[in-house]
Amino acid sequence: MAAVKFHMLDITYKIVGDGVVILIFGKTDDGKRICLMDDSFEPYFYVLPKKKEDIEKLRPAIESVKISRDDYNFFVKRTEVLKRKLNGRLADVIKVTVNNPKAVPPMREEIAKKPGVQGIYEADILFVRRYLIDRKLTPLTTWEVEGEFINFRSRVSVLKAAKITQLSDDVAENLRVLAIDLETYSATREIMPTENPILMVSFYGTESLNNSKSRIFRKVITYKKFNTDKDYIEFVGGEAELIMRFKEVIDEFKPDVIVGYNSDSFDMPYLRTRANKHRIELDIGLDFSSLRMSKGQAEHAYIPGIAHVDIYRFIRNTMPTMLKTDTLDLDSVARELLGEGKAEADVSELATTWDRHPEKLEQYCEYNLKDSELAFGLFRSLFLNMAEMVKIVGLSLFDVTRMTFSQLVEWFLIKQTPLYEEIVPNKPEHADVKERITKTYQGGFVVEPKPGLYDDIAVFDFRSLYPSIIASHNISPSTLNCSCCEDKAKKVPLEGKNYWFCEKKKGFISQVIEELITRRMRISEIIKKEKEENKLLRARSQTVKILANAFYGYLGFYAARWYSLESAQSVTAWGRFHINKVIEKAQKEGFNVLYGDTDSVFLSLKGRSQKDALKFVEAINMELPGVMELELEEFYPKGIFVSAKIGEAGAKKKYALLNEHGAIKIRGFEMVRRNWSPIAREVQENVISIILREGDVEKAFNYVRKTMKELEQKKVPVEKVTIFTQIQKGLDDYENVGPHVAAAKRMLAKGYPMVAGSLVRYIVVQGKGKISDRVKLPEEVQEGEYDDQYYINNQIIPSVDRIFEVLGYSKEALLESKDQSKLGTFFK
DNA sequence: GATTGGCGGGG
DNA sequence: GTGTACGCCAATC
Repeated sequence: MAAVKFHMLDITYKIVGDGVVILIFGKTDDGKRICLMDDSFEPYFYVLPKKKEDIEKLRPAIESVKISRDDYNFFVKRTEVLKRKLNGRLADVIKVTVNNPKAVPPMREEIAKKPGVQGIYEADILFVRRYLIDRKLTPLTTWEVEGEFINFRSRVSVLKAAKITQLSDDVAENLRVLAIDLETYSATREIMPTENPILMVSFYGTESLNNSKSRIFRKVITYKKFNTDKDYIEFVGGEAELIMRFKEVIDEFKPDVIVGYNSDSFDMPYLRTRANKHRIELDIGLDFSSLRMSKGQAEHAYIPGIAHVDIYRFIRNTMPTMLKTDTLDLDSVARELLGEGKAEADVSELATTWDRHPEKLEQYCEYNLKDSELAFGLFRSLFLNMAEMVKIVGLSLFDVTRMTFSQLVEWFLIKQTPLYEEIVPNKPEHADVKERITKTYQGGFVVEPKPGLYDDIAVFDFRSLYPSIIASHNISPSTLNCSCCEDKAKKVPLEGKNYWFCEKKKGFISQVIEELITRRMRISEIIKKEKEENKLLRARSQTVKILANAFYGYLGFYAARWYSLESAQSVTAWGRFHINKVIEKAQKEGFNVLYGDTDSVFLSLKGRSQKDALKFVEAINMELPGVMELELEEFYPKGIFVSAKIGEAGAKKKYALLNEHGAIKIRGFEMVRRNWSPIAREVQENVISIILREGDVEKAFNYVRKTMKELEQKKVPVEKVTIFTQIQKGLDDYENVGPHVAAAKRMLAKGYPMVAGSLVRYIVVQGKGKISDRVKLPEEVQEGEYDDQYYINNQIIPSVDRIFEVLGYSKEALLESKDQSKLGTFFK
């Protein structure tokens, strides 16, 4: 018998004969990669009978179900009767254990048809997740494993586990992490993996993540020869050889984690497409299986045995509100989190350089390597946060880094259910989702932004508002309007509704969130006591807080298993009650409340110091009950507020703030993106910058006026009015012919292949009729051949009109200003 | 006014 | 893989 300390990195399963084995890949405390094999876990689900008396009739009927499908024999191994809680009520349920995870969906259908069956539960809990939850095993942390090494096809030794126990909370220290990045041939902005080869691949990694002295591994593989003294550049014979070397490097480096930036939807699928083209198997999985692309709405690239982390996905899912940057491209994110951006190189010139000036390729190799280095850096700087999320939610690094907040909350709740003997509610039926999606309810309290340009703004955040409300008012689907407290319970301050929550028994959700809150309080206590900064505890505290904050949104999320409109309504009702108190106090203190939304308040300091603002927060916090806390987010020397929907109630936030370091934080202006013309993007960026950095509204106005005039005089180059859009499906599948579809049809007529993913470039030209009747391709237009009025009215004006509107210039003013003679009246 | 379709990241 | 992405916005119907 061997006994090892083990850290899990990935988990999967394999069908063996009529049964199933769990395969757990990871590494031992002394750095060896191994695989645990566990054949002692079986798939199961629950059947809820209509009547308790039906149970003994139902059991034999269920036990006799047998299904044969795709060479598999599916059968029921046994049934048991258990007591479980469903929506707060105790019920007798039948636990049905089957032989194969793939048996569950057909079994579910078959058994649901039987008379006496009320419902089937937990038949959609993925097998490996079920394993981790039931065995109380946490990925990445330290397990103790006893067993014997066996022969089993795998790149690493396989230990047949006789006993696995959770030993401690300590995360693996010595991870081998390898970041990768591709550069590909692309003469246009279009990305076409079937047409264009990979030109380079870079690697940046370490043999031990926590050891700063550990050797750094750097490599760029490419296949066009040029003179260089960079020893990390390796030349191969062509693309096929590049892919073969890619596989070898992975095999030799033996990474525990592979990192990329947007690698789920770019690098990995690109590699796979190119490998297919060369008939190369991308069998880098530790069980010798291939890179697997799973396709839902979002693609995931899964490598059995290795934790592939797409760091962009993690950031996008869990961090955008915490970041100052509004765009999540690698350069912006790395600048903010690592303090350095991408290397200098014009990637749109790579294809030309490759074809005509290979001697200049070295800078592209440096650029390529830098991208890997940044992805690696982001992984290193966020690993604590990811690991904490893994520890709380209890699923693999791969899963956790790809989940949205609603999914994280849901799986966190699912993990708690065995402790409370709760049954996991089913996902809503399609019809329920459709109905729920239409339901709206009153949200947070909003003080309409007072549009304008302001100096010295202090922003306060009420971050723990909703979690503390859920805990202290016992808000849960199961405690809503209980029969035991109807007369005595405190009523939710919500006009027209008579809601209350049980004051005798804790609800599942409120109890779970209360434990999260107290856990965070304990962590905060320790942090306060310790003199030195404890990064681990800070990450833990932050992660708990983020998760707790997501509970409210989850309760009102249409696809949630524990959806409860009434609960969500009650949370916001109590929230409005509390924020109103803060606003009243701020006004009493003499601050100018510029804007408030749900859990945040923007105060203008004019005439008062930052110290006064800090004192104000302190005073508020003294009076707040329990865990509730108001925090200072940041001071901003300058900011502009725009109401997105002028005159309407519930205006959405739209503002740009300049912080003390000169960085601009923009919220709500993100509409000007790819499918807008470059000229519109450029104008919006420059206008915001001139107004905030130079404080010169007139200059910004003149700049826009000048640009519109240039448009009218046809001086703007065609590429700046060319709109890029991607075709998402076959042209015949479009019901509506939008401008991009019209352009695509023109391209098709000219013999360009137009499939899902094809990029369309078009220019709107003058003429009559719908916009889609007036699109032309870049090759069809002369310089200056564009509809200046379209670009002025549909591109330039919408990108800046709100900004000018709040500064006293109406849309009409912008338009009229084209007439020189009237200009004088706008500047007094 | 309601519905449809594209966007993000990546070269 | 016992599978669930999301929220915003313009153009068209």
